This record gives sequence, C-alpha cells and structure tokens, in this order.
Amino acid sequence: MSPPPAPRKTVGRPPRFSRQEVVDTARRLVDAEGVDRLTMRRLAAEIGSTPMALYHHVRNKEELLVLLLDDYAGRTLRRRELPADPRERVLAAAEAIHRALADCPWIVEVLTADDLMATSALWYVEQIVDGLIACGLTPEQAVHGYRSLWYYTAGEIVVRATAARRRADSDRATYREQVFAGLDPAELPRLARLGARWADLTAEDTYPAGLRALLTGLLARGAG
Amino acid sequence: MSPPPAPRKTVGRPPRFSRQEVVDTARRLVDAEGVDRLTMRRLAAEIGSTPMALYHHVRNKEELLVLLLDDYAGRTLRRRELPADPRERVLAAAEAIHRALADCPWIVEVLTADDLMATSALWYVEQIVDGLIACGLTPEQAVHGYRSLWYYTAGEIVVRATAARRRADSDRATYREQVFAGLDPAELPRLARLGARWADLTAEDTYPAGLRALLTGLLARGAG
DNA sequence: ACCTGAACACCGTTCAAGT
DNA sequence: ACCTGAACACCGTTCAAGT
Repeated sequence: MSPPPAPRKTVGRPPRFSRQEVVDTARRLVDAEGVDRLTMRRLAAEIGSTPMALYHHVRNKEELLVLLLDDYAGRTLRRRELPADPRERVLAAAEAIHRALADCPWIVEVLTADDLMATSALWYVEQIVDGLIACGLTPEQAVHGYRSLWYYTAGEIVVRATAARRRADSDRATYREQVFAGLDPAELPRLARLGARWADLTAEDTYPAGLRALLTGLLARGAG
Repeated sequence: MSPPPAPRKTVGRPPRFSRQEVVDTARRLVDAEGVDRLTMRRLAAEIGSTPMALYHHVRNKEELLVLLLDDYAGRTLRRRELPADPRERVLAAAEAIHRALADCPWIVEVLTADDLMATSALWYVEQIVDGLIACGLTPEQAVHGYRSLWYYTAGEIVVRATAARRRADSDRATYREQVFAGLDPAELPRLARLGARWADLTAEDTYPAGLRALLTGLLARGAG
C-alpha cells in the first residue's frame, strides 16, 4: 500500500560515516585482532568517532555481528560451478558452506541460526534442496534433508572451533588423556581398549565421510 | 613415581566453603536467573564472600562453566536400560544425550567440545561405539561414526537454541518472511516456491529422522 | 592456606544536549 | 538527522595485604 519512503534530502546533519563503513571497519578489526577485540568503544575509536555514534547505524552489538557474518558470507560464498549430478551437487554445496565457515574462526561466537545462513547463502541452499529433489525426495523431505545437513555441518564447525580453542590449554588435553588412560575396562571396555588412540582418531577430519553417510541415509529414507 | 600428595592437615586457614559449594550455588543461580546472570561478583555475593575468594576454588570463569556442565551432565545423564538391539541402542543413547542437552537452555554459551561430554557422558559414548561395532563397523569406523552422530546432535542443539533466542526478536522473523516472500523464482525457484512454507517446515522437529538417516548411512558405508 | 579490599582496565547502553 | 560527553551499571582479574 504505502510507497517506499521518498529519499529525504538534506534534512538534518549529514552523516559522517555509513553503515557499510562500520561493517568494513569491524571486519578489518576482527581480521587483525580477533573477535574478542571487537567492542563498540574500540570500533568507534578506529572509525574516529564515539561509541554512541555507532548506535545510529546499528541497533546494538548483536546486529553488528549478524551484519558482519552476512558480509563475510556474501564475499566468500561466491557462486561457483557445481557438478551436474544431483548427489554430487548436494555434497559440493554443503562442502562449500562448510569450508567458508571453517575458514572463519570467529564464527562460533556469532553463532549460527539457520536464518542467518539463509540470507547470504541462499543460492547454496537452493542447490542443496534442488539436488535432493532431483535425487527423488519430495520438497518437504528435501527441506528436512537440508536441515539435517545443516545441523551436521554447524555441529562440526562448533565442535572443531571449541576443540581448537581448548587445545591452547594444554592442561585440558592432559586431563583427557588421563581420563582415557584410567578407564576401567570392566565398566567401559570399548573406550578403555581405544585408550590413547581416541585422541588420534578424533583428530582426523571426518567431515566429508560423515556428510556422505548422512546423504546416503537421507536418500535411502526418501526412496524407501 | 611420586606418590599422591599426603592430605595436609590444619595447615593455614580452614576453608569457608568448598569447590562443590561454588558449583552448587552457581547451578542454583543459573537455574533461577539464567546463565547471563552468572558472574563472579554475583556468585560471590550469593555465597556471602568476595569475588577473589572464588579464584581459590576455580581457576577462572571458564573452568567454572565447564564444572557446571559436567555437574549437570552427571546428574541428568543417569544410566538407563537401553534396547538390546545394537542399532536401537545407538539411537537411544544418542537421543538420551540430545534430550539432556536440549533441556539445558544455557548449554550453547558453555559450548560443547567433545571432550566435555566425554567426561560425564562416557557411558553413553561407550554404548554408541559398542553398538556401532556390534552393527559391523570396525573400532575406527565406530569412533568416526560416533563423532558424526555427535556433530549432528551438537549442531541441532546449537541451531535450535539460537533460533529460540532469536524468536524473541520478532523483527527478525518478519525479516526472514520478507526475504522468502520476495525471492525471485527465476533465480532460486525451489526456495521461491516453498515461500511461506519454509517457516513451518523448519519449525518441525526433525532430529530423530535425521539421526536415523545418518545412522543408516554410517552402517551402509561400514558394510559396503 | 585461605580470604579481603582496593584497584586496573575495561564493557554495552541510556540520556540530555549540541549542531 | 546525526553526533557528542558524561554517566550508569556493570564486568573478569591482579596485586598486596591480612589471619
């Protein structure tokens, strides 16, 4: 009903900086010093302004982080050629999303609701849903399948990132080794027998294999 | 080589409170007011002490959170009867872990490295690994399979929790609806056609179905 | 050994006022 | 409309001293 608001001209004071400049500066700050150092005060100083000026461009810090992630996804998730075979297309699209997130170490702090991905990575979501339908799933099954793939992918990212963060803390690694070394074989025979190998086995990158297994299962269900 | 340190008796000042009291009080605080309100200062006030006294019982706030999660897992993940059939046993164990975490809304802040679970939920991990081996996987495949199930489970929890947190923000839901309503059918035909149904479809609980699909795929790979 | 008080070096955000 | 300054109500953690 109502038309888009007409561009107001020269009402009030002209802006000293834009929302995009806020996001760009935040990105530079995060890349250079890590997400912990991204504070409203620090960012304002970097821009050469005051903390409160930022609140004219973003609602609050959470919105800034969402903007930052969208910006990141928009620039790393460029469309690329995907395989024609639908199954391979689903795998390639999921792996593209996974790779983009894995290369973004601050992602976990920002987190990962599914509607966050949806704004910037919709093209890849489309490829996954379409590929699943081409493999024989109904549209409903395809959406549910996409969600399962997304849970698996997001989980791998989160677990990987927290594990990496904890690895810095060598005491904790030692503690886990002690736990696994001291397991009672009568109580937990499988884990006790695995013992020290647990650390090596869980250090391997099993994302692609698990992704394929999940897709196999999703298609088996759809077919059955 | 060195024996465990002999229990020192009456050296220095007797403690006013124990580490377990710190954890118990923290749990009460989190249950009553949410994890955001758990600060060292608030907790010290609740205990009737000073912030710095806490640092004699926990190394820092992060250790306190890990302790808290372990405590929670220890009291909710009690062992229960699981099905004899190995496939059903794996599903039941994964669902038990999932349920425990889903009932714990502050879990995402604490996060979720796999060695965290391992200390308190080892019995369930054992059931999963053992069940996978009984289904025909090698021990190595079983550990990798457990990890895939854990990624999927952790991802569902994280996505669910952030989605719930964002649901309070009704602007964002409206925003997503707008995005889906305004999709170009020529660009993203599948998503455009799904349109408003996306919200309903993604609101459904698909954890159990995806879990079964993943397990099916893991066992198919193991067998093939 | 355990606890306290004071301090350091910060946060995100609101409010009232300026241009 | 946009920006500033000052303030509010907090943080986690260190340090030096007390018992």
